[in-house]
Amino acid sequence: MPGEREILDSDRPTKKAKVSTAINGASKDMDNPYLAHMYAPSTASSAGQDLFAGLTRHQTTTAQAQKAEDGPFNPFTGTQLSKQYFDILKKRRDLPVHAQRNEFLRLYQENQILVFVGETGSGKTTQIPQFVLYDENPLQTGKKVACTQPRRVAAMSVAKRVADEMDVVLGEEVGYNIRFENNTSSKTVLQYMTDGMLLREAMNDPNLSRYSCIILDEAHERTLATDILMGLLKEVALRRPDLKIVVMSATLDAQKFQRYFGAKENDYNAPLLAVPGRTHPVEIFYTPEPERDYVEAALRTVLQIHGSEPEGDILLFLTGEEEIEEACKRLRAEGDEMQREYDTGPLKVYALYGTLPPNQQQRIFDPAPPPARAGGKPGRKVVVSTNIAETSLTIDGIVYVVDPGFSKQKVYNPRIRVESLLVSPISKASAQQRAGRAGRTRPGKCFRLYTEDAFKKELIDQTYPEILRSNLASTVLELKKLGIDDLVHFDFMDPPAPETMMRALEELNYLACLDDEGDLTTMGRMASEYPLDPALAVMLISSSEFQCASEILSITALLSVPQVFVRPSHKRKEADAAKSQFAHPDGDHLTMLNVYHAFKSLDSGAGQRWCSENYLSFRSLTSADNVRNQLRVIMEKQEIDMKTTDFTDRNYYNNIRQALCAGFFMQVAKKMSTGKSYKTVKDNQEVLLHPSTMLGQENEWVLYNEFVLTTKNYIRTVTSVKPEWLMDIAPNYYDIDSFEKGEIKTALVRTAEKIARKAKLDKRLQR
DNA sequence: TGCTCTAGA
Repeated sequence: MPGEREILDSDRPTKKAKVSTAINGASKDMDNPYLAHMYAPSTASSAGQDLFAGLTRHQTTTAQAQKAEDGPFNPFTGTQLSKQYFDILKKRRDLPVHAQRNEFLRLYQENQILVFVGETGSGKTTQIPQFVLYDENPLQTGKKVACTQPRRVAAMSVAKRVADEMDVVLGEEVGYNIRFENNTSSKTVLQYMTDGMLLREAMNDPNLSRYSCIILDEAHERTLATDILMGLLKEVALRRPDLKIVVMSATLDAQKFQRYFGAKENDYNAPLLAVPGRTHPVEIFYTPEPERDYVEAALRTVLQIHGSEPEGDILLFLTGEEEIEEACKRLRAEGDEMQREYDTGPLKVYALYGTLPPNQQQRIFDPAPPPARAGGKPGRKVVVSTNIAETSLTIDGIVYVVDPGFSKQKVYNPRIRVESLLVSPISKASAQQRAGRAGRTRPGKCFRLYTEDAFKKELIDQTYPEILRSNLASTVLELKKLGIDDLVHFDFMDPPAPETMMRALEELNYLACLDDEGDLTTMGRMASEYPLDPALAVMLISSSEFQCASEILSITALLSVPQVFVRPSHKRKEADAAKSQFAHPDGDHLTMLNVYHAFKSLDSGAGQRWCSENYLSFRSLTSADNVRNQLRVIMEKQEIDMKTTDFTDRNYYNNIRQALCAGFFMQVAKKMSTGKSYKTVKDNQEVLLHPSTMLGQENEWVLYNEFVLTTKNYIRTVTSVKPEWLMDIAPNYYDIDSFEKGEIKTALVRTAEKIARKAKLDKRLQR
């Protein structure tokens, strides 16, 4: 009997004790609320239980669940259901997933882990969690159902929708939990959350004991957090047989999930349930020959569609902000010309990318323009977008998609420890996703600017999961905190390259987060509590030693948000002049700190205007403030001393620069004796100071925040430091014997001699 | 002399 087993296996000792007696002699446990569902449900006393129409946990049928849903009282609150509820209920019953509710319940009840595949429009994200809810009796078990999303907006908007569907107040029975905003309460039985948030939670509760079921949605996106959660959940499932897991994905590659969640030994695959979506057909066109210049070809295609295809909006995928703005400019000019010379309808062009302010992002939802004159041809809307329109944002009314087949993707090179962005061909899965965007409201067309042969033979099936394209320092730290000691044998769906793992372990060891045995140190435990890269976390924790915790806290927050300096292409000079007001001669970190201090000294309400006058991003600064508060709370919890050096003290800035070294001693470059170039220590990469820096060329040793790989190798956000600080703060890393022969080693040897001489002198003076 | 795809804690 599944009903008995899951309770027996529960990890709450009080319950366990009661249940064991229940098995032996049932009757005296009739009043145990946890066991109420095992006995005649009609005797259940509270209104909530009555309204579930006698549902038995993990034995519910569709008919029973529907009866409970049909009201007239809300089973979760006991209140009368509204008219809106019944209106929505009618529509919900028309969704494709509803037809398979019985099948879902059967598989859910018979298995611990289930893979669910549903295309867009199937209703999986809103309905499956509710199907689960009616089978989990959360009011009796006291355990919640969680559904994870890769993005915050999705978690928020889906929670809102489901709260409406269940006729409850958002934040009460149905809520969401994302960074900076926990909209749940003790009443919450269904919680939408970001995958990263659930991962954070697992670090403090490795058994995820608050949940009876975890639903991983959009698993095909393979975010870093989803990948780690999958590995983790496989282990938790063994420890907690009462925990149910549903992995939801778009159609592609469902078998991979089935195999992963099955058992290799006996060839067992996790069961799969597939539900068709509800989209319109999209006709695909390829170019007969490869295109030499994809931007050129894309613009031509858009204009051809505008000139010859029936009404309907166009979505064009390009790779980055600059490319998009340039394309928009040209489309606007050409569109006007076509209207004048060929009497086409008006063309309205919108750019769309992530760093665009939200109000401008919203404008893409404006309807297409009307005809220019009565009886004229209808107007058309063109949205030129990055990948953001592929998954994160859905624009209804798109009928034509133009897909050049490229996107900017993160790649990681473990050899030189550099993450960078590269324009790369997309995958087949991406191409399909892009095409699908044309069929949301009616049948559409997708123009692929590559040959059919290239699609079949050159595009990879799936975009490589993020875990294969990232520096894993913070992932490894998280795994260690999660209690995974043996990383080599951790069951990753796609194991990262051994070199990437080695690099991460090495980096964490230098940062004193892991000891030489690879075990978590106190520093590592503390660092893992911060939503930051390990280097930033270590810098923050060490800052109190240098009496500048408050300043380093500000700098850390500033480094965790998008660039605070704004530089519009037509006002570069003005923007640069504005920036120079804040310049600090010792570097960009201190320049950013000056900006932040100036921002914080403003009267409330003056920020927005001041920012635009000074070419600063109000959004970034506000969000830095938000991040700063979150980090400060963690520091206070760790009882880190926040006292700082007085601003008038001559060591004020030196202390800050030394604290920077405590986190970033591995990101240092030294000027070479010839030319303008610098060389990174140990990796020996030749680099240049990024032209945006406020730092002069004469600084011999510089610490950098970021390595930018473009036409040249640049280091960005740099501050000058002293070699004696580095040798003092990170003696292991700056062990002279570990350096290759060369200019850097020679300089370090000289520094060591200088330190020794000074020590001798000090000693003599003391005598 | 400048190049930030997207997302997350």
